[in-house]
Amino acid sequence: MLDARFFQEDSAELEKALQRRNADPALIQRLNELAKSRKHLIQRTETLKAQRNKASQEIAQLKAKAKSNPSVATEAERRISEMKEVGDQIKALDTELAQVEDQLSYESYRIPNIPHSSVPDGISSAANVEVRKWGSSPTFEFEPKDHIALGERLGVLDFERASKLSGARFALYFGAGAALERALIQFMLDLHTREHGYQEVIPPFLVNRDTMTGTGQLPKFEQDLFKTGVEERELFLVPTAEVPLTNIFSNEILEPGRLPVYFTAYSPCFRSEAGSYGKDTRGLIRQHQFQKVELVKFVEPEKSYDELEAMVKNAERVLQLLELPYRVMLLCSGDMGFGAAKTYDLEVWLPAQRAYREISSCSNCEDFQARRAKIRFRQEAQGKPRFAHTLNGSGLAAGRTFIAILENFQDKEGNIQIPKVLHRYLEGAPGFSRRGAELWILAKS
RNA sequence: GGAGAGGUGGCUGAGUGGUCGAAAGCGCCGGUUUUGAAAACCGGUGAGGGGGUAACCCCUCCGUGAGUUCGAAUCUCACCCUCUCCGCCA
Repeated sequence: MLDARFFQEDSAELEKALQRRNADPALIQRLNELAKSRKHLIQRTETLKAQRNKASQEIAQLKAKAKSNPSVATEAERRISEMKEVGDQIKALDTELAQVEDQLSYESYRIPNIPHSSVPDGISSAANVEVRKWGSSPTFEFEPKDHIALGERLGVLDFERASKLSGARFALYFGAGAALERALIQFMLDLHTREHGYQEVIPPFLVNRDTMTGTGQLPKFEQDLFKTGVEERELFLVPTAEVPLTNIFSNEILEPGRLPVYFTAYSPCFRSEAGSYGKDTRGLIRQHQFQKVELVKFVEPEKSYDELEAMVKNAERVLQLLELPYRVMLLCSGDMGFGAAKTYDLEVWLPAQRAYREISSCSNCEDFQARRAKIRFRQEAQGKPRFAHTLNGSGLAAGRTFIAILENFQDKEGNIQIPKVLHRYLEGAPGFSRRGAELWILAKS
């Protein structure tokens, strides 16, 4: 959510910003009118309320005196009937005001965040800018297989049986596959907690409507979420651990010295994404459920862009230690997520696709989420509360990391070599074989 | 799942229709005193919104939402949450 002042005053700036985000600039006109109407109604209703409060006190005094003086009692009755009129007016105005505020919040909750000045203009991923590249894509003396062929041959992935259980876009991991995914998660959590200063959290994976609204998934993207249960108890499955983590401090004012706070959490992520059918229909790339390790930061506004750079480095470190080639992309204004002011994507090299594919997305949301979720802090003990800046990033998506390992480290027979940093997690596990200093998942010959 | 109790300011806790944004205590901040600290004493100490150049003024908020009333922390209804006991379970 944006500051209400934005669409009350300098709407030209906002209109420009919204065009950069592919949003409808006509919204601004409407918001402007609603904001004016709100202000007007507040002024009228508050004048009447002040009048009523004053009269209530006077009536109380009159009632106290009325016992000894009957004429005062008549006066009190007269004032009460007078105030009845005022009360009706207040009620009518308050009803109107509530409607205007409902509309105002309905509309303003649907406006995306404004891009930071360093974000390039553009309407699609074509306008994203490559910032840097790490590692070199491996050369193969054979045609590299994709992770589906590799995974099924090794017996570690099964999409057909998964669809029997849950339908399309779900996966079963077996044996060494399940162990590898789990090892990746543990490796990532260990790295972030031991070397990057994040505190590990296990959050709820089901959250309420307020929580989803706080981070920006609602009200606009309800169709992308899975929802549980019947109407009386509405809960949503988290599409990312960003949601519960960021909302940890909702409706709180953090004491001076508390910031920065770094959290990391593993969670399964559940995404309905009704609009995405037709893309990546096969394999692990796009699933209704996937595993991810998330990074979230709460920081002072002045530091949030430095913190974003640091967070990207934290995510990159995972890929570097796994020896997976990747590049860092700065997203253009039209390709960013709803709440982001600036986003870097990490894209890992997938040999079978001969393409870089997103494996992490790190964003500075500035005060967009903080404003919605009311996440504030005090700089000094006596200071005014300020909105914190929130950041989130994948560190990393485990499923896609799994794909990258299969595809990048395959040999001609479809065996998979395991990166060194994972050996300590997988040494001796069923399905893994030693070859000298190397560790492999071997295809049955 | 069954039965009961309760949600008030940073914390403890009073308040059951009328100057109650809320007693008291603790905590915190400032001051007096002190060589310094503690103690003691004095004063201050929530958030959001509206108006004003400003000093400052006004409105709202006692779990959330609706209702009754001239007037609600206080009465009514619904919901959420917490605690205790029983049952069940990892």
